[in-house]
Amino acid sequence: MKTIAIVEDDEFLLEEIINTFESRGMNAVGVSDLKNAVREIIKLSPDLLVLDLNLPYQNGLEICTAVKSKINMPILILTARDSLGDEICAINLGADDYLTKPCHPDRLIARAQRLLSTYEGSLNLVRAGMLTVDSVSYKVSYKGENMVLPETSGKILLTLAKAYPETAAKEELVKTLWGTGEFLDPNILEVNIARLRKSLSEIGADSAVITVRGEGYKIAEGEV
Amino acid sequence: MKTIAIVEDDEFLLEEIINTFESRGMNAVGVSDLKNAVREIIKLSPDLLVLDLNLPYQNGLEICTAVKSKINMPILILTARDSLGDEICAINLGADDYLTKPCHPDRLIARAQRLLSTYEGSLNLVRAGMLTVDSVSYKVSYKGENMVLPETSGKILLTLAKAYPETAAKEELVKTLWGTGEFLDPNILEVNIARLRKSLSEIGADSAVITVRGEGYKIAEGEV
DNA sequence: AAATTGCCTTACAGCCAATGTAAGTTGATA
DNA sequence: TATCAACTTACATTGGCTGTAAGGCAATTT
Repeated sequence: MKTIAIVEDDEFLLEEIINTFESRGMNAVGVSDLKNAVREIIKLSPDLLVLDLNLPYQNGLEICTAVKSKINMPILILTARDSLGDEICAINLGADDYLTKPCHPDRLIARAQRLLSTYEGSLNLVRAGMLTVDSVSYKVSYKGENMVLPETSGKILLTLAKAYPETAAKEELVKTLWGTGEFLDPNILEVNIARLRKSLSEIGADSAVITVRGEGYKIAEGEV
Repeated sequence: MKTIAIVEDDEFLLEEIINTFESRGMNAVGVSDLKNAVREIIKLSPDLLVLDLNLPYQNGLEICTAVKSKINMPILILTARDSLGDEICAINLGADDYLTKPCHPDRLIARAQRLLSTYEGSLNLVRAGMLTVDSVSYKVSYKGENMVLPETSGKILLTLAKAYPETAAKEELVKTLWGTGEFLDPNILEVNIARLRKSLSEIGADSAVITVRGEGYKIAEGEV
């Protein structure tokens, strides 16, 4: 069953929204600890997040940005702030839809279900710079071009993508890929980085993996 | 560069929308032949479709349904019909967003770009029944579970998915997979169907491939 | 009920992509 | 220029994928 998390400080409205979802057979959970909303959301890992903007302690847009940078999850903004500026801002920050209160339950449900079905199958995408990596199939997308990486290359790229925009340390990479690298060829990582780059060159993304001398590797920054 | 197709019978408004997109560096094309809109859209294969509802010859919702059943493409409804019923209907038919005219260009652009980026990486998904198949990586999704199929199994499932909800004939499958099957083991398809089913059983979807005795195979129907 | 046809199951051997190891080369830094 | 980190190329091994083959099961027909 799909789980929907709701961040809303008005308790009556929260109850109403939860009922709306539950009456349609979905599992709705209110995020209670508004001070640590992001942590609670990550912990819940719902299939959809419904988010108010006017919140105590923290702005809804901040939560939106923080959540999106960690997990690829659809976010539906539901707010009383009917301003075009807010809407565009929210959407550019990664929100997937923007509805204004009061909102008819049927509309909310329809929009929510659309998001759920759109995200189906793309739930395990990790975005980093201009790359998109699927953590299950190791499919990489770059400027509309796709390819599937072999397992080792895929795991490396995934580790780099999760560390993005930071640099992934060499030891961390070796540890993630091969466990405690006691009896391993010290060259193993470099060889496989080269293989990854060679694969990525097929879709023109070979300069996406950057060497940070003495530290490790990272993915090139750049907006999509 | 991203291509956006626009279906709109009001020529002035069409021009305005095209300008809105082109001034942001996108490639916008008006669909001129409203009688054969669907065929023209399929031929164009744009990255996004902007669709009016009130059209001569054909209802916008019909176009929406027809296009979605053929290609996985984001569709943005832009209409003067400000009715909740229409909106919910459109969204349930597969539309990804619903905006009412008049619409501020910035809002249109923001929504369009959001859809483009959401669909990035999931462009090659083919839906069939309760299954979703990625035509590049052969990743299958079923009830939130995923797995990656080997090439032969993947190609078979993809052929079945494209034929959905029809039955794919045995000869067609053999031809698609192995070309003219002159010197082939006549058993080859059955063995690989069995392998496909065995793989799918890992995610509980083994009954998704149905045998049609004397004809071929099809994917089980069923809403998501 | 027996026969026939179509589909399924299991086993096996060949093949190829992917991988770890190794050794030699290039390039940056001090 | 010396040194070390990173890159390149080559090679042998391995394991999963694949087509072939043969026997069994089930549905349809006579």
